[in-house]
Amino acid sequence: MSTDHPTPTLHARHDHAHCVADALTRADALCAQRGARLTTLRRRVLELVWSSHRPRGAYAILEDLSQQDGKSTAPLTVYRALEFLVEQGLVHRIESLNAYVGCASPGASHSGQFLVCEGCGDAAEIDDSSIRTAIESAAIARGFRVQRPTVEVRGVCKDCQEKHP
Amino acid sequence: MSTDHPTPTLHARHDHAHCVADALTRADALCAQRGARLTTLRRRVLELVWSSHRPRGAYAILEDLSQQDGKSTAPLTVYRALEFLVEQGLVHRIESLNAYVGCASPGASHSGQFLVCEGCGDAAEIDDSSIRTAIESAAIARGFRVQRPTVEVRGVCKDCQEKHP
DNA sequence: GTAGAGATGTTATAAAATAACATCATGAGC
DNA sequence: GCTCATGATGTTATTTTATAACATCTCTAC
Ligand SMILES: [Zn+2]
Ligand SMILES: [Zn+2]
Ligand SMILES: [Zn+2]
Ligand SMILES: [Zn+2]
Repeated sequence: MSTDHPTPTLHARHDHAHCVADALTRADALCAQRGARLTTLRRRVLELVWSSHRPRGAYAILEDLSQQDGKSTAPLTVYRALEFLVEQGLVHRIESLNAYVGCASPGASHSGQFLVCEGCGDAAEIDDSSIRTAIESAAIARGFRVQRPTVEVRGVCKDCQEKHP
Repeated sequence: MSTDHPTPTLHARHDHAHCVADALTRADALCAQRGARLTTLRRRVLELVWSSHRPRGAYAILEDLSQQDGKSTAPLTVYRALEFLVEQGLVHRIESLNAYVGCASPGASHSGQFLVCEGCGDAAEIDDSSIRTAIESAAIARGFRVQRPTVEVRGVCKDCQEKHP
């Protein structure tokens, strides 16, 4: 029995509840420290983004939210919460998927580099200084001032390679 | 007098007609060589994508097309042409803009790296081996098999920096 | 408590992309 | 030339993603 995207396999079998709890705790701390308001709604959206390591679309989150509450929510509600979360660096938008994923290390410097698996759908965030440096150098060489580098690498993760050799 | 995105400034003042002619010639040659059918429609869409160095949205191209012909064209027509052009490596899709831009060196190896200027909107395609290598190494280190790296760097180009210092 | 700012609700609409099916054009083989 | 298979385009409808405009609520500072 298998579906297209079975279970998250970022690191095969891990305590994901811990990922979520940890993310929420750090978010609480960061926002408190910054005086940013992590409201109930925003916190809930953050939790839903973190429901797996697969980037989720705004409308998927919307559905979750509506389902949980019974009452239906408007898209804008979700988009606004996501906007806040992205601004605070708690969530990243994966441009090539029109989807959002929890940030692995909020607070730290962020260039946003992702390995996105075509098999399981997981997006692993990395922060590779060689990539950052290489991009910066290439830009400087052309007189280009970097503001926001986007790196999204499609491919197949280790686990998925082993499953389909 | 100035608009948001005045004229392409990829390399300030250049013979852009030459860029276009060149791109079309190379496209003709490549497709002939591959037995791919660069039909009138596809060729026209390619020309419209090349109308500047700014990535253009599918619907913008659609408008151009409809306007030129008088008769209105369906979105799908444009999307199908773009799909073909992307498959042939003649055009790149800029994920973070939902837009398309002509490829600077079709036929050659393609990792698709872009410096996208927030000022003039131009997207300069680069093919930097350090970036390619850094991504590949980072992926390998994690057992990840790279299929399609996406690099889209937002920032400000040289010309735009000089204009707004 | 009252104002003001920021957050959320509500309704409508825009922008981007695809699905399903019909028709047309092209080129290989006869 | 004609026929047929394949691929390209036309047509209509729909889905998915994102934003605009304006009303209401809520928290906080004073
Ligand atoms: Zn986890
Ligand atoms: Zn995988
Ligand atoms: Zn040019
Ligand atoms: Zn510029």
